Amino acid sequence: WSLLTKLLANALVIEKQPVMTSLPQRPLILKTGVRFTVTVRFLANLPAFQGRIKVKPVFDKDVEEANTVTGFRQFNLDKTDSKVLDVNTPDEGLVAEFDQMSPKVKKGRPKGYEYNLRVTEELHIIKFVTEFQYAGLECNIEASSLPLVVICSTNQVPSAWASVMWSNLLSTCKPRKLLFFVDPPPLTWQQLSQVLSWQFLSVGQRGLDENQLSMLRDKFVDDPDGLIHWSNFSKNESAWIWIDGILDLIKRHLVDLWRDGSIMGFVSRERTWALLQEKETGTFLLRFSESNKDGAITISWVENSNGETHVHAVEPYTKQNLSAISLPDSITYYRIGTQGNTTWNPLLYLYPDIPKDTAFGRYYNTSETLSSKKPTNGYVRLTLIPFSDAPTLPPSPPGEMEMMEI
Amino acid sequence: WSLLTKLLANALVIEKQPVMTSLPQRPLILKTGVRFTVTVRFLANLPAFQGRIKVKPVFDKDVEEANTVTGFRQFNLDKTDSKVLDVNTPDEGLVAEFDQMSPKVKKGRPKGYEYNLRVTEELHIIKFVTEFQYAGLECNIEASSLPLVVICSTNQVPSAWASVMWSNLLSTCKPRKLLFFVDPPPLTWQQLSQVLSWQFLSVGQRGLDENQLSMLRDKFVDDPDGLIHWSNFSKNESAWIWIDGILDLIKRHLVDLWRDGSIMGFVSRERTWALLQEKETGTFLLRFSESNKDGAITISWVENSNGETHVHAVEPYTKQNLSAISLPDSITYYRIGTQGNTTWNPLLYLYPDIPKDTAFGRYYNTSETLSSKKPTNGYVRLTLIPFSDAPTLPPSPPGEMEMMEI
DNA sequence: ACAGTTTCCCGTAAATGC
DNA sequence: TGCATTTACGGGAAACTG
Repeated sequence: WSLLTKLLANALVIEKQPVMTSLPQRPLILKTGVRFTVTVRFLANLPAFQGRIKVKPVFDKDVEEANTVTGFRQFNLDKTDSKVLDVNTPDEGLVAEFDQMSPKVKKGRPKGYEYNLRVTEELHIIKFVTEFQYAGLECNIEASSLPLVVICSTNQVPSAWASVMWSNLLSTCKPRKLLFFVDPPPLTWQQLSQVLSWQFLSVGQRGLDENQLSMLRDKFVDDPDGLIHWSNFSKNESAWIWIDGILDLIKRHLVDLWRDGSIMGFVSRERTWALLQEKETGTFLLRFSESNKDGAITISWVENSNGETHVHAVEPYTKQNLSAISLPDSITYYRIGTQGNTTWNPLLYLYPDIPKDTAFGRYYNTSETLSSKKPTNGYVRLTLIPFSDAPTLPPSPPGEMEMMEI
Repeated sequence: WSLLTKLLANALVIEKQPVMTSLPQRPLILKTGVRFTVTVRFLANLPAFQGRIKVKPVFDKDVEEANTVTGFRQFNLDKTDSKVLDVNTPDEGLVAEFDQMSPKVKKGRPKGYEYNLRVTEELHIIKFVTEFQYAGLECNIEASSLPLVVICSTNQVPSAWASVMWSNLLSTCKPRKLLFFVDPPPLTWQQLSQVLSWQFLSVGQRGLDENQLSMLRDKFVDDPDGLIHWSNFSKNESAWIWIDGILDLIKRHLVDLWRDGSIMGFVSRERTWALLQEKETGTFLLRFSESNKDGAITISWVENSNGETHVHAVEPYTKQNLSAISLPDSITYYRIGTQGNTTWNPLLYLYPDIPKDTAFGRYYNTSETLSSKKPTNGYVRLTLIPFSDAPTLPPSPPGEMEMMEI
């Protein structure tokens, strides 16, 4: 019997960690007033347990230590205390899905030792508590969620996700300390690059290659030992915030191109220059702007004329720009020219030598705004053409350029 | 003394009708969960009253008749019942501003005689109630707001505003009936055109002229007597909804041009054709799309070539389009051309004969997206050029056209 | 099935707190 | 004063509900 109780002690597990249904890519971030879902499973699926086990979620149970001592915010689970579910689902096994809970701040933040943590560095947990009798035995079974972060505005998502990633990578030790961020250990580049690549995989269905990672390494590692410190990673204008803007840009506008591998993305200006310089006129590549912190992408191309080699780049496209015109459309319609004269499209080959239509053809004219293919019943159809004044003189022999007059 | 009581009975007035601060152009529309403001003034500003008068707002007081009988929704004033203000403000007079109230539905809509009114046809009122003694007299003074409409989503604003306009125009009779929309009287075109013009005046700082109104008359009046009936005005795809989309378009993107009178706007296709036909090649005018119910504007221009006259119109610009490129920029950058050949801008004179730069010059290059004038530090600046394939052959003698090659 | 109505929640802006 | 955090609420879409 005592063996049984021991077994049962670990019988309750969390099958799906707390996650906002509206933010499935980023579990363990909860927003006040926004519902989230947790699924709990009881492993010992004996008929005798059917309908006899009640599970109750509790926010930060037994951690008054962390809350009151450090002055963490405290929360209730709104719309939940009443809703204690029976653990039995028709499909298979003893499962309960809690899906109407939302965190709600208890007003009056307790004062205590302040560690100067930001709210996105406060780790919280949700425990699921069970009490039932079996064969005369009192069983108190608990399961605890992974440490999670509670925010109150979506502008906190990037920092919150940084915390979740960091703490999940490093707190493999059993008693996960909710004060983890009082003194968070550093990460090796090996660990961080892994996680970053996963982010791109999950958002854009393609991870980061060696070249991209090596460029990123320089952005993240500032320590001779090759370690990344939380204080740098999480600070206001950190490389992570920059990366997160790019992830968002990809998610909204560039999934196709990123998945196809058409976006080199992480290349320094210098390396861009070096790569393009030895290529044919009209070779271009796509790289993320390093200065724009909201995520932006630019097209760099090479041009050889009169024995000189120039590498140019267009003003980076932001999310706003890309909702007006898609990147493939931009590439196919792009024109440069001199005032009142011949214009041409300087973009011919995606680096190293892929004809642009091969790489982007299938995505042309799918913009949502103007230049879509919908019927216009009597109206003259409009296309938005990105245009620049030619940064240099037109190539002497037009060559394969499609010349055209505007 | 009884004279005094009579005087005092009307001493409480509503100085500013209920209005959401976020929607000042549309008073008397309240949204559940959104705060609104009401200002109340006590006219008899005697020193003896200072600080002794308490005013309390009550939703739908004494109108159980309307609520329970017809099954109107019932509301409380959230965050207010506790907050009964004293009527005394330093500035001048006895004034109280209630600004933290928000309507909140009482759940369980009472069943009763259903008149099949929509929620935006339910009229409600807020009463401000005072009880105080003066010189031994019990004074019960009340002031009542104009009838208002409560919505729960911004997608109900257009219909709600239709109700507010209609009921304020017609219920000049004293006991304003909250069941007004059970059998709302019709409006004369005279009355409606007045109100419509006011809408444009308040949103775009310019009313409607005779020509515009005469075009609108045909859209609204479908009755031989020249009356407009509520059932037509308020139905789902009514002319009002169309107009409201245009008001929104003006508010967001076209205030300048509308104020300047550069937008003819309400002209039928036929009349556009007639007007332009006898004008010089390159004359254009701006008119609102009659088919797009979200508000859209198109440019129509005339072209005489080879003895034939053509009037063309570009695909209408929607709100989305106009956030990518402003209308003035569109006009100055617009190009039409034949595949791989010369292009030109067919827009020269705003009807009747104003050179386009005179009308729009001061608004060029103020788009928020691309083609702005901000510095680009090293990047090649981008401009979005709206382009169309030429609907007809290029004009034989280029004339004053600015020719240019793309 | 469906239309009117409400809820949900992101994203931005503004307000608040410290 | 500036930064961190929270609130506000439009807008679009999903969910609800008769």
